[in-house]
Amino acid sequence: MSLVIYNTLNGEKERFEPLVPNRVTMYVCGPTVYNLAHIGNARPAVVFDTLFRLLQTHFDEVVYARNITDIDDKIITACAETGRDMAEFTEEFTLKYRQDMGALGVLTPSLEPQATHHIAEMISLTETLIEKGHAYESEGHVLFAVQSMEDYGKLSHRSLDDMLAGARVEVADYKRYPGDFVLWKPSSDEEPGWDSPWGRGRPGWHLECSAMTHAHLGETIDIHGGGRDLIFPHHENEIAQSQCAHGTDYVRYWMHNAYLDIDGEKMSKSLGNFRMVRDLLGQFPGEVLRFALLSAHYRSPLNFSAELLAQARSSLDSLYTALREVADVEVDDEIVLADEAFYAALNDDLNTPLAIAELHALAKALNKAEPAEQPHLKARLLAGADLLGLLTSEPEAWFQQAASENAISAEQIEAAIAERQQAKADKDFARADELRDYLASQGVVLEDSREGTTWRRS
RNA sequence: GGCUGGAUGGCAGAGUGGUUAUGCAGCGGACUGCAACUCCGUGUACGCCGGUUCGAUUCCGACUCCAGCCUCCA
Repeated sequence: MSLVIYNTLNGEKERFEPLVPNRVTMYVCGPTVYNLAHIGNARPAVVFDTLFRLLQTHFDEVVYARNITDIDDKIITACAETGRDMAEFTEEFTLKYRQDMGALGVLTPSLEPQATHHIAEMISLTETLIEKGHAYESEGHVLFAVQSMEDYGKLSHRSLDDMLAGARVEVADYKRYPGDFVLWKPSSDEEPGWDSPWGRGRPGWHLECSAMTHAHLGETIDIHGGGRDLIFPHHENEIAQSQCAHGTDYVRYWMHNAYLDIDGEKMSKSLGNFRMVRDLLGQFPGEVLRFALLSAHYRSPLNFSAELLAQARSSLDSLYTALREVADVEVDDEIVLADEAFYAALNDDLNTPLAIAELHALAKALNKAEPAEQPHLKARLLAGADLLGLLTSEPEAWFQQAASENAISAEQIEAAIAERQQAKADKDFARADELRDYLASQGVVLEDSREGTTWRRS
């Protein structure tokens, strides 16, 4: 089965074939580490993590780089305001980013290059662009001359005229042409900087990705991903830098995820509705957040709301319920790959909502299955879920995880259940119901079966 | 204004030129001491107006509305 990917470059789904057989290179724009990750930052991380997992089922070698932007004006501003050391500051948020993504089941990428470790490559790239006539120095800045590039704008489908027509910012006077963008800019004595042929300064935002991609993955990479908003100018400018410097195609497949809204509104500072992953993790298991993020196709907008999370939780509960029933069943070792319909869904441009529907179909089949079929179905369900990074807990642990620290303890629950069993045996159903209602008020749901009573937190 | 992409049942969200998406919620039934879980059943959804067609939610065109981008925001 082949993988099909929607390529932003031409707006079409294309069959994916790596440039080098059996070896895939993928680069995704990671975080600028000046704050905690919000749920919007988590979407590309989860989406491309899922793609990373899928690619590994197709190809022997998948090199996935997700960068850390640890030099940026927002970082400089934050450090100036708080008086903190930049290296220490960015390290803290890099660490917290990794922790948050880990809690969402995001695998560690093959590489996590940091911008500040690649300053030399960035300077070298800039020199090359000047030599080839694509960049010029002006008042301590080095700028990329977009007019020097034939097909500038090909990713965002706009011409230079289009861009200028819509320009709504003052044009800096050191630019020869309004559309030119900064490769290197000067730093004041208070600002962090590195010595360069153009004086002490720091790189422009777009430069780092081109430099790090080249350093780690080569001149032409297979897949480059990120949020839609990065198409212009960031990715457009990456193309300009890399293509003009190396004379080769930069990226073969461009992939962009859509934004998510919060309760129907854009997440923005003015609305004050930023939802930090770290805060959400205090209220929901990471898997619920991941499920919610995967419940819509990555190219569709997703409305992130309390109801979405509640539905994600309920859906996961039903999948885990199916697994709990067969907790003692040994899986069929011969099943290493997911169900065909499930796999087909993922291979069609990462159709995760359809894949999740197949998961539900497998769970339903498992609920109805004869014992002889259970090992097979359980294996297929788990194999599929694994590709999505879901159903990673033991079912019993999933249902018993406490939402908060002051929740009723497992021991107290077990004691109440034991007392209820006795009451039931004595036909004292009033007392039995009283105990069940009490547990319900503590967020604990009881489920009686022939084998006894199990419980879960709701 | 320019460039992209959307508009599907109470909610979320796939997909298709004619036949069930799926999940959550709801309703009816089986099961249960009663529930919960599970299973079975249950919804005349495809923005608006034209066109093509035997037939369009699905193709084409106009319209309305929504979102993103237009120099550093995932």
